[in-house]
Amino acid sequence: MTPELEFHIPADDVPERVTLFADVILPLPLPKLFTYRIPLEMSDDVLVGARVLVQFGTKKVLSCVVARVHEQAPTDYQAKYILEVIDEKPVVTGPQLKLFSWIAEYYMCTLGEVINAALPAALKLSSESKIQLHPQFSEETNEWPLTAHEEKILFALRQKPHLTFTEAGQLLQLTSFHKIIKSLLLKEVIIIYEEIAEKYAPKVVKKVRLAPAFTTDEATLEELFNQLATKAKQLDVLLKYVQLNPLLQDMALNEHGVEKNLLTSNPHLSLSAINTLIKNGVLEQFDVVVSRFPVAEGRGPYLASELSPDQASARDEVLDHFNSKDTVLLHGITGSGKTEVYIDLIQKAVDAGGQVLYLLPEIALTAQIVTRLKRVFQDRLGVYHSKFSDNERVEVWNGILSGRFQVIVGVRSSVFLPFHSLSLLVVDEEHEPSYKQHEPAPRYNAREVALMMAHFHGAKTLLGSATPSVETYYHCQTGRWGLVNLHVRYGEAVLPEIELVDIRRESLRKNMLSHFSQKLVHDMEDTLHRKEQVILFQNRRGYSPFIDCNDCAWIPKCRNCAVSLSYHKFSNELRCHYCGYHERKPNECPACGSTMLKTVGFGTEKIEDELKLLLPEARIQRMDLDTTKRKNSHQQIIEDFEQQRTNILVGTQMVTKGLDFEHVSLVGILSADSIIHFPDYRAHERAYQLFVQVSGRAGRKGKPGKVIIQTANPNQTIFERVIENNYLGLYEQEIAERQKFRYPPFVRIIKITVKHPEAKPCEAAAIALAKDLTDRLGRTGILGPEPPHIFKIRNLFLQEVHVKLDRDGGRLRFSKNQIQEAVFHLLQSKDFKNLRVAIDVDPA
DNA sequence: AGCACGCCGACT
DNA sequence: GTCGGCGTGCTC
Repeated sequence: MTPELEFHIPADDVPERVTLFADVILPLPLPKLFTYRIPLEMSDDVLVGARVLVQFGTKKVLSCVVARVHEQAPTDYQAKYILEVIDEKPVVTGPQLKLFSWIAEYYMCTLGEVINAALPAALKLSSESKIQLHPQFSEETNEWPLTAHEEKILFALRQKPHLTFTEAGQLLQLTSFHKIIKSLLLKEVIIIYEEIAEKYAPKVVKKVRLAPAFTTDEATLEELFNQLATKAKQLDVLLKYVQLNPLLQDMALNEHGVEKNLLTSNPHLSLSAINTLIKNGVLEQFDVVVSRFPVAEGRGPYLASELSPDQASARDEVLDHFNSKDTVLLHGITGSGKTEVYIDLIQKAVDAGGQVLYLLPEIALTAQIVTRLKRVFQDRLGVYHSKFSDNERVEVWNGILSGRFQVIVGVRSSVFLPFHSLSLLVVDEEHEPSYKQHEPAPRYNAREVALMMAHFHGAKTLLGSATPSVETYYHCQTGRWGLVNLHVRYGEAVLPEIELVDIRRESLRKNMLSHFSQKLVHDMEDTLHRKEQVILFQNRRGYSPFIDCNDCAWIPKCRNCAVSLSYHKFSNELRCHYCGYHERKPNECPACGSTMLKTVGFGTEKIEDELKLLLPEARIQRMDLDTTKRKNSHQQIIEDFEQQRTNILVGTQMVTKGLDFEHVSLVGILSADSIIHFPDYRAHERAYQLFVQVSGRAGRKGKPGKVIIQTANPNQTIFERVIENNYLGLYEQEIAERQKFRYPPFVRIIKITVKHPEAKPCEAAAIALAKDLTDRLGRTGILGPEPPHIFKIRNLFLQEVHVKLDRDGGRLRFSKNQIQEAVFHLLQSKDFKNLRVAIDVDPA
């Protein structure tokens, strides 16, 4: 026996005492990972996907996510130690890390930016500098004279154990309080330390229960009641308590207690009696951490949805396609009941033990749809909405990690949630432009991210739309994705009748009442007489997009952006829709003093206003960004309309999605033209989608609906397509043009926006960039630079360079690298300072 | 993104 | 003469 063998100890039993290192993702726009040293005692605790605390730079302490653990000590710098392990278990899953890397690479941003967008704010910890009294400081021994400002800080620190820098700044009302802090530090009056505030706060409920001594047996309890026989008020409280919590049946129930609220808010009980009972130790108070998404009481059996024969066969076709394809498009007209098909498929996935993500555009995620899903999936359903508080987000996040939520219905950002075993993704309204995030990075499209998630999880994706995007339909046509049609309206509902009104002709005939054709007004009156409802769509908020002076043609412009200011009558303000700048509407023209300032064009607010005059009996509600800012206002407006407390709903895009109103029989599109002539290669596709979506609001549940489209030019093929419900016609035309003029899906577009506070350098930088890109990638496919339609936003001039890349061929990675290098060089260049560059892959 | 180090105008 | 402006560059 050789000594080696004799003394051999299996490696599993005694871990090697090698120093481990962790590459971490900091939530910052930095292009690389940072390597920290793992203290030996933490060797077993630092897990990939968990958060750790590190010092970054000279003082800041931040939480970051571990991406990799390894043994390679960095050679060219000294790694700092990880300070603390925050999570015992990963908060970011393996598939998520893969996905985040893909997003960073595909959308040309940093992993830090992805993590930053992905994690709820409460999971991102960072330290704040605070000051407190120096432990050795005392007034007597202090030998330094203090200034008035310094005394002020000292005084504050005697009231409060510590101050944040901001608090100190506010206290002194000085912009430069730093020097005072410095001086106090030098005089050893204070010390500075970094504190990391816990941001997530669990929801705590105050409860009360009987002190355990009284609940040993029924006799003890009875004795207590006897003792309190003369204290009527206290007895009332106890009787209520045992009524709410039936101890007499089971003493063990006492431990759970009842919510203190249930007693204190009861008008028949005396608050002081409750407090006396607590004070005397009869009742004890305790805190319980509860979920912000309480489990529904009495969870019943799952409610199976009933599919119509058409829906059932669509479902079967989808499943059939899934045998050979990962992605299927369900092309179903409005009202065909796509949701039922989704629910059925989600149900199947859930029964098989998989997780499901159901994506919806923001405005389509309404209480209507959540209620419907809750009925089926009950407490296994999690909702992820942008109006959720950060604490709620953390609970959804953790609920997925823990397995509590199996189905998530959510908006764009729910693609970042920590799924570990997705088996199905549903992207409803897949054509929706709002799936694309514009600002800030990562400028991702949730539909594309969903497809990649499916890839990493080995899951299937179901896309759904009544008006699929041209790209998606193309992939179905080439056979890459499956296509299932559902073109029968569910129930007796029939497609609405669509009528065009030529507003130019009507105007000549003096048949227009401001922005309303007589036809539209008559039909609205009819509809209201029949006790039915109207939806009016106008794709512009505010009262008018601008005002102008009748005498000198002066138009108020935003001081920060290259746009005219919109007039908002309610607040009597001129507002910029791009930067938020606003001012009072002047009564006279600042240029010539004329009082003849008139509004030009019209938005939802003006429509609402004029409607009040035209139909004084009608109850009108407006739904746009301005009326839905408060958390529940959106819901309230929908509810009022649903309950027929309002008759006419005037709104922007918001009125077009996901709302089923039973009594709407007339839909009016006030001006179709601005939508059709939008300067974008997708304008026709978008216009078609919008018209079909709006029209879909009319005539559900057996009532034939009517749609009136007002236009200055009714002889456009797009209207024919809408009226005939001819999606294929639109698709054929669009795809041919996309091929001819090299647009997606035949090429990929990357938009590079150069921003600079001055016009000239902005242009010069953009020209330099375009030149560099041409040198690197060749002449074809580099377009611009040219200023965008709105060439200045928030005091930054803009120039755009578009790069078109062939979709086939493996040059994508190479081209992106070249772009990244070109941009990097531009930003390094000494010729251009104050430059900012934004890269947008697949711009919407 | 912070934050520190580094070079030019208005103040004790 | 200093204080302090914010322009550049680094952070494991």
